[in-house]
Amino acid sequence: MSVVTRFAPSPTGFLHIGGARTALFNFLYARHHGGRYLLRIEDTDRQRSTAEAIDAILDGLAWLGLEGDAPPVYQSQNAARHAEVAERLLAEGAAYKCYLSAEELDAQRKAARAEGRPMRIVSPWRDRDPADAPEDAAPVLRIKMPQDGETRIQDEVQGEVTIGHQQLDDFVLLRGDGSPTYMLSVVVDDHDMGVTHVIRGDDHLTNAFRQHHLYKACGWEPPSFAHIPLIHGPDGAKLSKRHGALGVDAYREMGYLPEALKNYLLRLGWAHGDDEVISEAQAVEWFDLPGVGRSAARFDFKKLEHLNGHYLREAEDARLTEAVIERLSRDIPVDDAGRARVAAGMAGLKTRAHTLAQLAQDARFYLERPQFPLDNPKAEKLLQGGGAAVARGAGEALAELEDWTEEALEAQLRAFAETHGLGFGKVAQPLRAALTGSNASPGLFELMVILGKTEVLARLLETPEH
RNA sequence: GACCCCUUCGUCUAGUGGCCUAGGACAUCACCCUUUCACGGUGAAGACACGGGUUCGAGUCCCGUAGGGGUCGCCA
Repeated sequence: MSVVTRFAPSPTGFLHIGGARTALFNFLYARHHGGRYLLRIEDTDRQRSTAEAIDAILDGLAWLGLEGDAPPVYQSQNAARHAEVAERLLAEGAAYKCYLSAEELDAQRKAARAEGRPMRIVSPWRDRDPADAPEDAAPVLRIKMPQDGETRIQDEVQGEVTIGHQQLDDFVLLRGDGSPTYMLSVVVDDHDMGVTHVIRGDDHLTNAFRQHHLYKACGWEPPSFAHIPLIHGPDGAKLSKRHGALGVDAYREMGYLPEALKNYLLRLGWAHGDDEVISEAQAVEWFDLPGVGRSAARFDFKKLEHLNGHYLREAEDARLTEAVIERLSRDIPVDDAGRARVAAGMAGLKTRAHTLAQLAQDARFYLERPQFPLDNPKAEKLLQGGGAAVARGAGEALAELEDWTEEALEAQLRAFAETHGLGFGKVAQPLRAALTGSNASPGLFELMVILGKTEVLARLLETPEH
């Protein structure tokens, strides 16, 4: 039987980093086994689901290249089918109408907790004559779960997990208004979509037991389950808004490349020996469930950043130029000449940055002259104590230069340093500051060639006294 | 509270009873390269949570303790 996996987010917010990893694993597993990877939007909670969230999730997946092999299924559209299955269960005696009130439910839970028992609802309506039902109440439909014994599940990540049936209560299939609950919908949809492997966060582990019995009640074969550990924040606690539970769009905005984020997420909880930098093709070839770890992992921005730097260096200059111009043009005008400079300088720029945001910042000097006094205190300091004079002096020395090439520039500047009795660094750093407004930049001669003689002379000669 | 899961360097992890005086990566520190930064190179420091077993031999198997996480909705 061919593998079918699915990623099934509920559209109550953006696609967060844990969801992205779950999608990745489902995608990789399907690809590795030559199967299909599907998407399903779990929007059965009409109150909390929003169109914006759906767009955000789909956008996030598209950016990561994790779109499904078929258009997404919208769970809410299958409500009639879900109800039909529930009615069938009722007719077969595998489910019953329960008239317990909210107060009675609450009292049961309180009592269970007080007595140290599992918090399980026991409905008298399971065995009571439906004829006793109150007239005006809208009942929920509950499934009849086994009451004795235990259930064992062979989870592909967690291994063998067993739970006693005292833990499992008769959960609700259909609400008072006749709408299906999540528990019913997932099972019916997964079955209808032919899902063979359910790979999801391990916060769903206990649901697997409920769903297992629902499959059985329906007369269907349960899929195999794989519950992957959750991602924690840097402090080991649950991921919060503050440190990582951001939408993938936030990572995009911070300047991470999708391939870097995927590589990072892949290594979080999964390993293939000592391999760290893994291409998508290799990931497809190597990924499998036995390689997934069982413990939660903390999110580490430093490592993501390192990986991002790697992929930045590997990326095509044209792609990077495009991204940088897009960012820069948000607040400064970019003309064709400026764009050409950024493109020409990209090779020298990209080896130094770790995110697109940094890359854009580093490329800024190709588009606008430094504003004095400089924001960068280290650069400002380089121009003090004679630095500015060195820059102007070098500007004058360069005015004569005909051959505006890296070689000629270097020869001229080294000669300049020598005649002034200065180490080359004492000349290069003030020039760097005057030309780029920073103490760190691509190679001096390289950027001088790209900036062009006119611009270089202008910046050097106009360096104000410090 | 009940139940389930987890526990190797600061972090992500390799490790499936002897190959482990525990390997790699990020981060840290030092040095090298060098016009700066980044890259790269070399090296250093750094972990099997604890306690019992099983075994000729345990990071690897079993039990317990501690710590962490998850779940207990007419949410998903």
